Amino acid sequence: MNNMHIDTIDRRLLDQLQRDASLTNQALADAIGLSPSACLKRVKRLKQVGIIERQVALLNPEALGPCLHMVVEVIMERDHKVLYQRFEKRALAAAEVKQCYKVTGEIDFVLIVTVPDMAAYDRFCDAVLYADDNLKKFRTLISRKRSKFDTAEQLITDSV
Amino acid sequence: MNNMHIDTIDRRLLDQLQRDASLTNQALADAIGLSPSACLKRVKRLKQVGIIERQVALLNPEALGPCLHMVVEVIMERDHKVLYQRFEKRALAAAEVKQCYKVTGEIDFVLIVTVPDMAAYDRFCDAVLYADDNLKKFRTLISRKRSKFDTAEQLITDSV
DNA sequence: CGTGAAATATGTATCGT
DNA sequence: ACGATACATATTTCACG
Repeated sequence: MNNMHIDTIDRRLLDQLQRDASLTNQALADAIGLSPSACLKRVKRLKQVGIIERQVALLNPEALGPCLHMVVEVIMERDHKVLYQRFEKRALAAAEVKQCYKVTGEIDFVLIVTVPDMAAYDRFCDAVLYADDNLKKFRTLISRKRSKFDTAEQLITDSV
Repeated sequence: MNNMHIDTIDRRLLDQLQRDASLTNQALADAIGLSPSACLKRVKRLKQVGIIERQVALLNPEALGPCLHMVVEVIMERDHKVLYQRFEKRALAAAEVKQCYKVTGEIDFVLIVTVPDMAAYDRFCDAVLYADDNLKKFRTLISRKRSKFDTAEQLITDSV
């Protein structure tokens, strides 16, 4: 599913699509300077090989009601793989957890958690954090403002 | 740009679109149980009022080459608004910074940074972090694995 | 909100480079 | 191997009920 050529045209397509995927195939072809059929073939290929994972609508969180972002740092008690996996599984299953990073150093996991209010965060802590008896400590950094949220990956400008 | 009615049908549309925006309007209308024209009208309205911010393709970072995620915690020296803004501006302008949270407590900013390798991270530190003379300290948590990355917002199941 | 018809877009086959 | 053209199918979009 890997090992495929991505040329400059592919890069330009990907760059466009990860910024704005609402373009029609024709408009995209036009922007890149390709015929619609060639453009479509490339986009389909990029989807098929998994370089384009999916296409989503990004919503304005604040337009949907109150919304708090938390950065949660988690330290586990014992470094046992099974216990890590147990925690990770629970975290991943929680709808409030938007992102989960397994990190090196003193901290073991960093979670990005979204809740409507503090009461909901409290319930989340009970259900996910306090529920794990191998969790030693956690620290919550409350976001006053999420000033950047960019889903676009960096596309290397060119390669030989 | 706010203050509009979002009914159950809108919620179902949003829920669908933030999971998969590759559906045609017809397929979406079908899934929700609406006529294509009514469906299109709603989606257009949701875009216009800014609830749907944009539509993007999510790429598989690893299919595009090496990719490291870092969680960077930043502590500022002095709590001056102008100095905060100066740092924030530089951070937001950096392509490596994918997310920026201004948080409460000991830490002032949390950044989610993406780079292809350690050398690139080093350059990023020079260009953004060490470049700010009001930055007191920063700590880098290196992600061994990003095990969740979900862009979908929680849609309250129902409201009166 | 639904229907139906005109305007657009997509997807495939085929040819040319 | 890749892109262009053309044509058949499917979708979007709008006026109207």
